[in-house]
Amino acid sequence: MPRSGEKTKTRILDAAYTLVMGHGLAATSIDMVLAKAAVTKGAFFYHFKSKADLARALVERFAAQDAAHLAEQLSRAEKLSRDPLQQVLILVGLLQESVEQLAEPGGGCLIASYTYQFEELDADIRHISAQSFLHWRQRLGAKFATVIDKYPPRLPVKASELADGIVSAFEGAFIMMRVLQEPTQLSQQLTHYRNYIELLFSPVSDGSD
Amino acid sequence: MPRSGEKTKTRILDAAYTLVMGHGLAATSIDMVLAKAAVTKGAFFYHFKSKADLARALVERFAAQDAAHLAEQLSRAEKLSRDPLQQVLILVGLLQESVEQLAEPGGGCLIASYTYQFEELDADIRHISAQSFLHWRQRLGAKFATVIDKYPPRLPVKASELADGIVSAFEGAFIMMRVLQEPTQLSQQLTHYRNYIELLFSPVSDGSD
DNA sequence: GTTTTTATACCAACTAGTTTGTATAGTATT
DNA sequence: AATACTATACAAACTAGTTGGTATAAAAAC
Repeated sequence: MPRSGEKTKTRILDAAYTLVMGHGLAATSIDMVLAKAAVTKGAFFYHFKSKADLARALVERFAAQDAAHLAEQLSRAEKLSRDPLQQVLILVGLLQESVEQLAEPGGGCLIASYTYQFEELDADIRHISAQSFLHWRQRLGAKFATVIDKYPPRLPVKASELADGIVSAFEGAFIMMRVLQEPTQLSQQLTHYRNYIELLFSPVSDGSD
Repeated sequence: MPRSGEKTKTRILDAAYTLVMGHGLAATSIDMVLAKAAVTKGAFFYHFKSKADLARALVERFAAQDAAHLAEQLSRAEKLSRDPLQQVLILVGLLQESVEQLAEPGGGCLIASYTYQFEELDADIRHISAQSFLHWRQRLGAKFATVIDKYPPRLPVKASELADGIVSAFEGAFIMMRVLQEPTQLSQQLTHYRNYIELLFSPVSDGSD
């Protein structure tokens, strides 16, 4: 057996990821990836049967890492408090900490980088992307359901919509960050999301103090 | 003088806009635009000196329309109430109404469609994009400054950040909308933004009722 | 325990098609 | 007579993907 091809495959994926985040998928040629990963065309087409296959592998890996990251931070938050509202607020803080490397030039969301060229992509990739977002809705939606159950929200809201809110905050922040070249946007938008949750579930002041 | 070339130029821009929103700039070839606009290559290069020039013209037109739209809705909101907080809340509602056509497949933000391929674009386009976002910050930031002045926010916030929040809500919603194919996302995210502003500036209940 | 086989991992060169952009010659409008 | 085009041809560069072959190393045969 020759040496494992996993290292080469990872090098290709890493190179492609960086390039796609900077140039977009369509403007990233296979030759650019080959140059960056320092592999030949033969090696590339041994590991990926087409450029679309590379795009699928990229988003699959991204979605998996994203889900793992959410699971990890959510589990940390659940250990830091027994109260579901506190868990959510802590989670936002943990995410804020742990994604600071994404708040640099080149940072962002691979799925978002695909969204404005969906007509170029096959149903497979669209499905993986949607599932990745729906995973957040499911995990956080369940959490918010218990929050709503325990604390009456000051305005009528749906658990799933609040869950979508954090994904939207991330995606919005990435765009702002890139357009304005302001790395602080990510932390900023998450802070306002946290503010919203806090205000929404803060007990109505009874003036008894 | 022959007939004005503006009609042809507009046809080209309209065709290019639709294609770019669906396929992305890089994946939209000039030939695709020619076919859609039903003009020849000669006509295209008569009006635009290169593909980059088309991209610049597209974003310039988009930014101008966007600014005009904000000005119009803001002016409407200012006529509907004298109170700055109410003006902002009304504005969000008016925007929600007036952008419902954007909440369809193919809807979104041209600037966002460029953001994940910024390394392909010249400084010119980046500058126009940033200015477009900064315009919202300026216009709405001023409004929020007067709101903060009049109503003490329940959490410490900056006017410019609240202004950025609505742009971020739009951009986040567009991504969600496209990925999940849920046209309701746009209206939803704007509602939550409105909720946030409302809660943030709602008077502290004094329990006197 | 050396030799042969076999599957994996990869390389260099090539092909066929697409891309942007140019050129050229002519036509219609005002 | 100038502008605003049509129609077609073409070039240089780049594109994704193919081909035929090679190196490696483990397993199988002897």
